Amino acid sequence: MDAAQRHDDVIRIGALEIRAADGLVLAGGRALTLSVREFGLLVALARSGGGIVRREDLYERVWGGELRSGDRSIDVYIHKLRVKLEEALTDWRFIHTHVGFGYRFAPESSHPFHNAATNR
Amino acid sequence: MDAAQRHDDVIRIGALEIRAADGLVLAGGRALTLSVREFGLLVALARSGGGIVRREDLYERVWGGELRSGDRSIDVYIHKLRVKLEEALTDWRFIHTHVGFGYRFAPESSHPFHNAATNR
DNA sequence: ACAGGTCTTTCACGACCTGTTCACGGCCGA
DNA sequence: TCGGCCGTGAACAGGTCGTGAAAGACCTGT
Repeated sequence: MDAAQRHDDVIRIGALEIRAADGLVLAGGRALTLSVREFGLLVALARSGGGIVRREDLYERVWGGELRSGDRSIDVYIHKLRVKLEEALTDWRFIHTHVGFGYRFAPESSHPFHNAATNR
Repeated sequence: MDAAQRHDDVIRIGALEIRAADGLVLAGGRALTLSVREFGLLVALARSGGGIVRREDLYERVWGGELRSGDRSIDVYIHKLRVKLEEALTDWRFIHTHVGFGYRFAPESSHPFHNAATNR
């Protein structure tokens, strides 16, 4: 049960390892320090299989309830997450903005070269 | 049976050796003097495989029963454990706080360098 | 039973962390 | 150029945690 649950709840994306059950995120083996919102946002994004997640959906999954118009919480926490991911894994970008659509989570090298090999 | 149990109950993490069955903790070969609560807390943390342990779970495992809201016992004993571990093994930090999640047990050098090699 | 010490719990205060909101500015399409 | 959308820094209130000390509970030898 322990092994099975652990297996289900561990997400690996690039050099990221997310243990959803433990509230733990490892970046290159080192533990990240995330707040509850940051962690929830990361999990919601990472679970979306590289697709675009609409802001309304993100809000419902992480915050719960409906996203009120004018609420910028998501933007703020996307920013905080980006900062922490970037300082942990320099020259990798994970969160990509699709204006008018939402956010997409996928590892992409800051170096334009050799992306195809490492991305998926 | 003796050998098997001994094998199960000896935990080594960094320079720490915890003999759960004996109630003994060695730090760099030297024995620590821990109280019952301190020892229980240390064992509960050390057995969690580097994951984050929620305060509710810690309380149940060490104290038994439910953690009442407002009970600060855990905080106090985390502090006492930290003090004893630190005075035994200077420049190593074992207990890490994850605000809103709980505590994580893992050896990390106070020196930011050369961690990756020793952490796991 | 008594005295002294240790262990545990509780309290109080302050520092730090979090989540939310505001404000300003850049970018881009209509 | 205007307005919508987003990035980003900062301020604010409330919550969480670290820490020293006081107050009980417990244990041990005499």
